[in-house]
Amino acid sequence: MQRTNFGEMACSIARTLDVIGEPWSPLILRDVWVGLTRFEQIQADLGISRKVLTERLNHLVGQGVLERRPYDQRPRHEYHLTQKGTELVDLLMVMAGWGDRWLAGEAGPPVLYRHHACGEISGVDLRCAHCGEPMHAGDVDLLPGPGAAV
Amino acid sequence: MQRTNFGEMACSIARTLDVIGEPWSPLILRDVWVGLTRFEQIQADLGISRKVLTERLNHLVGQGVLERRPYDQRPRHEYHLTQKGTELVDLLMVMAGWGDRWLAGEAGPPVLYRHHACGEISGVDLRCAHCGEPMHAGDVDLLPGPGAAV
DNA sequence: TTTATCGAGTCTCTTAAGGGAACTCAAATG
DNA sequence: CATTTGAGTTCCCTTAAGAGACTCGATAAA
Repeated sequence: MQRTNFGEMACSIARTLDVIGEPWSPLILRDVWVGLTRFEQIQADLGISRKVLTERLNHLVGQGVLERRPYDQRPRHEYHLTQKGTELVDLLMVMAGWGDRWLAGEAGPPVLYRHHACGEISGVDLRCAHCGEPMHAGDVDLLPGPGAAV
Repeated sequence: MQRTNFGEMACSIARTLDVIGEPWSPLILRDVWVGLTRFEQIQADLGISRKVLTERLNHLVGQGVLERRPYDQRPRHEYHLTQKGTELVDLLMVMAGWGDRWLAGEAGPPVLYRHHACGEISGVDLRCAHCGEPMHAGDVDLLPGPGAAV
């Protein structure tokens, strides 16, 4: 469990970790992304403690990453990705790609992604938003930005 | 703190989280990536407990993401990214991009990335490895792969 | 009207990990 | 021989995770 708050750091990675860095959270987002939107569904799929799931869902809603939508006439709701949350799925796709490459073993990837645009089974590649060329660790220089710590 | 092991799940996201899902780990990788390679440097930069840092570093070395390289004639070493670890930096860059977009506030991004190939300050975009078009949450269908659970 | 059902939490207790800070180790330096 | 140094290790306390029983409120069934 993490008791230190990263949100104060002048670092977007740390701030992002404050939103999604708790280990269950990415898996909760994955479940919502694939259509498991109700508390019991997520709880059953992940085998997570009900108390912890409640806490994580409250946190993700509080961060604006998930939203509650009522269904049924009883006080019941489902959880859905907001725009903010949908953009976090990029992270899940990169995790999946790295996991497929380094951790899948002989069995191969558990999930395949078919890209709508080309109809092919494919994975994500990180490209420069400006020129479209590959953009990985060794392709960039880091510079202080306007939001850097002083 | 996490007591459940995700490595058993037939899911590359869960397996990746078993490697890097503990909240301090991405920040440790970030520090090593930017050149803070020694125990004391990382400890001072992150303000992390020495015990926890030791545990995390051992875990990351055990997972083949970091490696120890001796320096000095004393029994001292630095931590460096392996190829496996270098490819994990993709994750940090996507986290940074999302954090810049949603969490930087008026101050703006704390760190800028200058892409070597085009010389511009830019960010990463997720593109299909096959056709090069954008590939985000809404652009893919998920299918069971060879490594899917039965 | 009363009872039962249901999904989504809440509560209690136990166990495990995080965090602080002092301490230890081993190899060099003075 | 004593000191310094960087990298852990140990101890103790606090906090959170996890298990599972329980509660709640609104509907459905009897």
